[in-house]
Order: sequence, then structure tokens, then C-alpha cells
Amino acid sequence: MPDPILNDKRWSIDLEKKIQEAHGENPQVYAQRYAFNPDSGKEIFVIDTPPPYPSGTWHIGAVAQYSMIDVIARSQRLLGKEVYFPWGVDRNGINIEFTVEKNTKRKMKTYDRAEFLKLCEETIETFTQAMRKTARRVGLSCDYDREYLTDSPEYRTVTQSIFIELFKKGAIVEDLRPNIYDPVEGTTIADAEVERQSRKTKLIDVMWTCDDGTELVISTTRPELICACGVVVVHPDDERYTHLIGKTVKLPLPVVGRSTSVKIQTHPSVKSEFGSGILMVCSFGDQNDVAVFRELGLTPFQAINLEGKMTDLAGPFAEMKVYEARKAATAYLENAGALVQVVEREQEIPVSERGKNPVEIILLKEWYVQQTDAQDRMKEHIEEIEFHPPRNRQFLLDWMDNISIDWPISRRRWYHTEIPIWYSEDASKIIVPPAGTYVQPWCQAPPAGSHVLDRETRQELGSYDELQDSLGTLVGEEKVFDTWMDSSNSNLFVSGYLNQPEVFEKAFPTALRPQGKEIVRTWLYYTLLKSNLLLDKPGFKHVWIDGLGMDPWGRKMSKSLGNGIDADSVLECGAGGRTGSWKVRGPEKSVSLRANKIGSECFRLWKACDAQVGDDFHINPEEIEKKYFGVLTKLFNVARFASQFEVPVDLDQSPEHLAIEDEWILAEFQSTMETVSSAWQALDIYSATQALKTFGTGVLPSHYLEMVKSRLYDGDQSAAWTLHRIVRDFMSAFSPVCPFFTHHISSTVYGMSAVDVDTFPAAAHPLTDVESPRGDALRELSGAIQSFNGDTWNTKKEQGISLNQPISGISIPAELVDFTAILTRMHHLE
RNA sequence: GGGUCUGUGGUCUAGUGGUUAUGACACCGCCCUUACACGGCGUUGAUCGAGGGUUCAAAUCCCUCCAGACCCA
Repeated sequence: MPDPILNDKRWSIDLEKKIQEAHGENPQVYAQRYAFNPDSGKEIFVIDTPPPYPSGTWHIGAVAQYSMIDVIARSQRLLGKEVYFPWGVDRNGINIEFTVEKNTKRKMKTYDRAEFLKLCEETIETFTQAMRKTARRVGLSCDYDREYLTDSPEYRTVTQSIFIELFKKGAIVEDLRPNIYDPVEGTTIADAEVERQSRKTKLIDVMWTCDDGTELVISTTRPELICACGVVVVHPDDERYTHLIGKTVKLPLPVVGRSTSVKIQTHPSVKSEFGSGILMVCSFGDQNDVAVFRELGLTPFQAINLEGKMTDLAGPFAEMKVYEARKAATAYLENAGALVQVVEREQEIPVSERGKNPVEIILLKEWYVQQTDAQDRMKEHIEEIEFHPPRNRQFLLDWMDNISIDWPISRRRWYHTEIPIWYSEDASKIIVPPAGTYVQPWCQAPPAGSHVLDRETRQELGSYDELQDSLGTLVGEEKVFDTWMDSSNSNLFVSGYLNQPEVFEKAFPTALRPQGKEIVRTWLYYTLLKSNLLLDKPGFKHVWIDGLGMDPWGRKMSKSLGNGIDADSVLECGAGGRTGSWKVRGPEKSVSLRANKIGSECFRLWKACDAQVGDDFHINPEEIEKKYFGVLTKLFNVARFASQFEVPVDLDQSPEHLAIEDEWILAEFQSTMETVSSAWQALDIYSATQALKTFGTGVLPSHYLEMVKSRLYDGDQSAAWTLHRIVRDFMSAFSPVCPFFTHHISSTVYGMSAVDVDTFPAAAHPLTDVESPRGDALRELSGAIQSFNGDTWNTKKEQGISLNQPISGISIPAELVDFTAILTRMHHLE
């Protein structure tokens, strides 16, 4: 074998890392390839990359998802689009506050606010570093120079400005409403942040007595809330209790500052089979209580305060924590002889997603984004968006159907974007900063250029500079925004809203939102809500919703299960000859998984080939290597084989005469390329990659290469042209999936990098165009060619003849008569 | 408890009314053949989660059930 230009024996992780490092070495070259240039004149394609939240380790499933977003970014560049693939990091939020609290063993509110913010920022920066490294390692072709951090003044400015705009439009309201509240962390949370946990609770039956002496039994798990009871209800159809309706019943516990009895009414939400079938409605035991209070027009009581303690309303139990008050109330009832029975039962109780604390519903003055009346219009917009896969649109619509209350957006935390408001001394006016200024009202005065607005009517009253003296002593808002207020601007931010109006004009609706299906109800929903309220437009053209990465047995990976797999361990598996091994807790026992080499290219190829978008995928490193490393080896060797033959000067112009087998393989290749091209256009990674894999590891090496080997060794120019043309174009079409692999081969052999190709390769030969009848006729022979080869190989095997020895008695089928010469030569037919 | 989705050889996967049900990995057998043994060729192996129904015809449509995932109450 003459020296191939590709001199590495095979693809390796060390080679991959070497290429990767060289790839990122020169910032100018990198920017030329991957930076966003809105003035290029090409069609703009902005991807609203999910900004990852740095928490120390990056989940392998998330990294797999990001690598597929990169495949989309690269494939769109290949199709000639001007792609903006942003790199953002989401750094606001309660998680980092928890981390700092845990690291320093000190609660946030014991710190000086500024000092605590500094600790958060430093800690999250170290996590961010690790994440940047992994992002590059898996080959994400982001515009890293424009990195945005959601906790930066630039980003927070956008969040604050949009808030002010929405406030002026009337889409944001301030109100005293029942809110879900985490008393341990001391903050309001949204519906979407509540989860359920199973806990043992005591269901107690309490005897209540009516004014006329009639006795009734009510079952409850929350006796401490009796002080907040507004009404007792029974089901209208429950004949057992018809006699109670309209009576007045005395509260079985002492209360302060309210009437000591309530009415008995009917309500259809009562579950007659639960407990005694009589329900006390308290402000607020659960969401149903909230609904009943609203429906019956009752005035809610404030039974629990912001510290999670009972208020004066609870009489003897005031100042006790909720849990203590429950015990004390139970004891009180027992002493009073009102305790009928106590049953221990398993109950699903609502807890906060982040702190896992039982949440309470409390009346609080908070800021809200109005969403209940926006649903219909949003659904119209959603109709215009193309979903990948289409069925995942349903996740969003289902969630929207369940929305019944506005979105509370204020939080009593610190490491978040501040609500940009000051209040006048008499609280009737508010001061907001000018657009484009980041403010921290808890420690700053309003900047020059601020505006004064009426708190109720939102009327602009004048400039702060002029009115300053009439406002008295200002109070800066101490509350901050829910982090989804930041995240839900990501599409606006990356599309140039506020900062680059002329780009925004062309780039919005944002071309693509890729994300996981677990955050449809939060990130996707809130983003669409914002785009709707602010611009009355759909936020995106395409929404691409992928499934979740699971462990090898289909379970969610989690720390508590011990079934997690670290992303870096997979990407670095095989580097420097180090193999990978993972101890993963299986359904029954610990299982040891081993692999010799994976790396980013194999990992990406696996994800691209192994699961359709939207399906959950099982991550098993052993399987990734076994199924896909061989594909890389094969493709590498095809290219290496080709590289021993001189590359024709003009690969774009086909030679005068091509042999029929050259035309045949070009026709086959062209049909593969058509499939690939339309799949890339449809954001269908799976089909594109499958088609390339099938061609590149199947018919090309097994049949075409075997056929033309001897011609190539004889220096046949047509065969060399055909092979090189195919390998070159193949690498371009495949570059979105394996950018470093294809870059290496194409730049070594053809002196141009596959990742720089920005026009999808055209048909190599007019006769083989998919539209041409000649191409069709040739492709129809593919089956016959492959079976003839297979049969001949088999016959040789049966007769014990080695493949390079002559064989007699084989006849070529009539339809392959044009291939007689080449088949005879290939199989040494006599 | 409800909703949505998923359920195809040992493993993963294609297939939305008519195919001898696709391919990969694994298994087994044969083969060093002027790229590749980290390879090639070939053989086993699936009553398409279970049960009912619609239809001339069902992996595919409908119903019930079971299992898993996500979400919700």
C-alpha cells in the first residue's frame, strides 16, 4: 500500500483531543467559523440555547442534548444559514444560595446581603468554569466570545426593562392574594415549583357542636387551621347531612379577633367518601380552599405568618410553629373531649421543589404576571409554531389547560434579579429606572433619568429628577424576581431585543427553541407568555423537545439512586490509554460497566443515531462504544484507503468518461444525500445520520470499493475521482454529527475543512441526479448487485475458495450485463 | 386518582392498515481478502407488552388491562 495521506492507523481519543485543541487554538479562525455575523447577508437562524445552570456536575443526559443542539447548529450552517448558537449560563436562583449556605453552614438571612451575593457569585463562577470546559470538549460550536450570564448587569437589565414595559402595559399587577409559600426558605414560590412527597400524617376526627346542640364529626389533618375556618361544607347530594345545612357551628378551638362560629353550606367539591364527608374550609389548607373562599366570597383569615408561625388568630397557639401548633391543638381537643379518633395515614403533601419543605398557602402582597386571560391568544400563536416531534405540543397545551391563577413573580430571596422599583414615602407612587439600566433598589437610590409612575393607574407622572423633592423618603423594593422571569427572556435577549434592534427585526420570532421535555411547563411556557404579552407574537418558529437521559434500565438518573454517570468520564474515556469504568446501581445490584474508548465524536454519533427526538434514551457507555466506535473506525478507514490515491485536481468537474459502476455508486450516493439534505432541513438528526451511516459503512465500502480496488491500483482516474468526490462530500454532510473527525479527514486529504462548507454538496454528476431516469435505472440495480456479490462470496466460502482466488461456473444475471467486466474482475470469475 | 407519551428478537432500534417486520450490537459458524480482525461474510433468534374488537387484511385503528417515563391533583 502506498503511503496514505491520512497516516494515523485509526481514529483514537488522543487524536480527537489533539484535533480539538488545535480547533480552538486560534480565536480568529474559531470566530470565522462559528461566530454570529448578522451582516453576512445569509438567512439568520438564532438558536435559543438553554442556558445551563452550573451546579458542580453536568448531567450526561443534558450534555447529550446539548450535543444534538450543536448538530442542529452545524447542519444549519451547512445549509447556508447564518447561525447564532449562543453560549449562556443561567446563574440566578435559589440553588446557588443553598450551595453557599451548605458550604458555610450558615443561613442566608444571617449574612449581610452584599457579602452573601459576593459569595454566591464566586461559587457559581467556579462551577461555570467546569461547564465551559465540558461544553468545548463535547464540541459545542457556540459563540463563546459573546457568552452571556443571567446574573450579569447586561442580562438583568433586560429582565428589569421588560418588567417595566409589561407593568406599563398593564400585564403586571400587584395584589394581596393567596400564595404558595415556603416558610423555611422564607419565599413565595410558583405552582410549577411545587412537588409532592409522601409522608405519614395523622388524620384526626374532631367533634364540632352546632348552636342548637347538634353534633357532627369533621376529619382533618390540619387542626391548627381551625382558627382560619371560614365555612363548613357538605356535598349537596349527601343525604346524611341535609339536616345540617344552614346551621351555625361553633369552632372547637379558641380563637382571637374573629367570630367563634361558622355557617354550614354545600359545595360540590366535597368528597363524601373522605373521612366523615364533612369538610372545614380554612384559609388556606390547599388550593381547593382557595377556590371555595373565592367562590363563596369569604374574607380569608391570616393564620400563618411569614416565619411559618401561627398568628394571634390562633389564640393559645399563637407564635407556635405550624407543626407544634398542630400537636398542641390535637392535645387541646383531646382534653376537651372533642377528639373522636386518630388514624395514621400516608398522604401526599405539597413541598417546595428546591427546599423540600412543606409549603403553606399564605396571603401576601406580591407582584404577578397576568396569564389567565392570555391563554387563548397564546394558543393561536402556538398553532404557528412547528414542534419536533409534533406530539410534544400536547405537553404544553395540557399544562396551559390547568392554569387557573396568575404567575407570582416576586421572591424574598437575594441572588436573583432585583425588582427595579422604589416606593414614595406615602406608597402611592413608584419610581422605575430608565430602560437599559441595571438597578439594585435595596442598596441604591434611583439613577438619573428614572421615572415616577402612579402605583395604581400606572400613569407616567414625570421625571424623577423633577419630582424628587415631593416624594419623601423612598423605600427600595427588597424583593427579587423568580428566576423564570430571567430565563423567559432568553429568546428575546439572544435575538437582539433592546440591544440590537436591527438584528431583532430579522431574527424574531427566534428560529429555534431546543429543550428537554421536563421544562415545558416552565421555560417554554413562560417564554411564550412573555413573547405574547410583550409583542403579541409566537416566540419561535421551531420548538425541538427532546426526551430525557435515563440510566441503562430506563430510570431517571439521580444522586439518591446512585445510578448517575458523569459526562466527563464518558468524553475522556480512552484518552491517554485510560479506560472507563462505571459502578452503577442497577435494579437489583451494583453493575460494573466498562469501555475502552468513547470520546465526543462517538458519543455524539450514538445520540444522533440511537434515539429519535422526543424519546427518552438509555445511557450505557458500554453500548455506546460497542455499537458506534466501529462506525468511526470504518469510515476512517474508507477515507484512509482513499487517501492513498492521488486526489484529482478538479473534484468539482466530473471526468469525461465514468465507468458504469462509478455512475451507479454516484447515483446511490446522490439519493443518500437527498435524504440527508431534507432531513437536515427538517431538523431530523436521526434520519440524516442513519442514511449517512448506512451508506458509508455499507454499500460504499462493501460493494463499490471491492469492485473498483483493482482499477484504483491501476491508476484509473475515473474511479479515483468518484471515490474522492464521494468521500469529500460525505464528510461535509456528516460534519454536523462528528465535526472533529470530518474536519481532520477533509483538511488532511482535501485541504479544506468540512466544517467550513456552507452549501450542501450538489449532485456530483448530472446523469446521477435524483431527477434523472438514468439515476433511477442504476439505483434499481443496487439490490441485484448486492445479492450477486453476496451469493458469489457465499459460493466461494462453501467451496472453500479464498476470496482472491478464481472461481468458475458463476454466471452474471442478465440485468447486470453492463457490469460483466467489473464483476468478472472483482470476483476473478472464470 | 387523572392526563400525556412509550412498550417490536438477549439488548437497542426502523416501521401509522397489505413487507418473507428494518437495521445495529451481542451470540454462533467460517474467513488474514494488496484500507480496516477495533475487520469481512454468513447463520440462529420476535406469535411486534397482555386480552378483546373493527377490517377481506392489524405491529399499525378502537377498547380494556399491565409495565415504564414525564406532568398534574
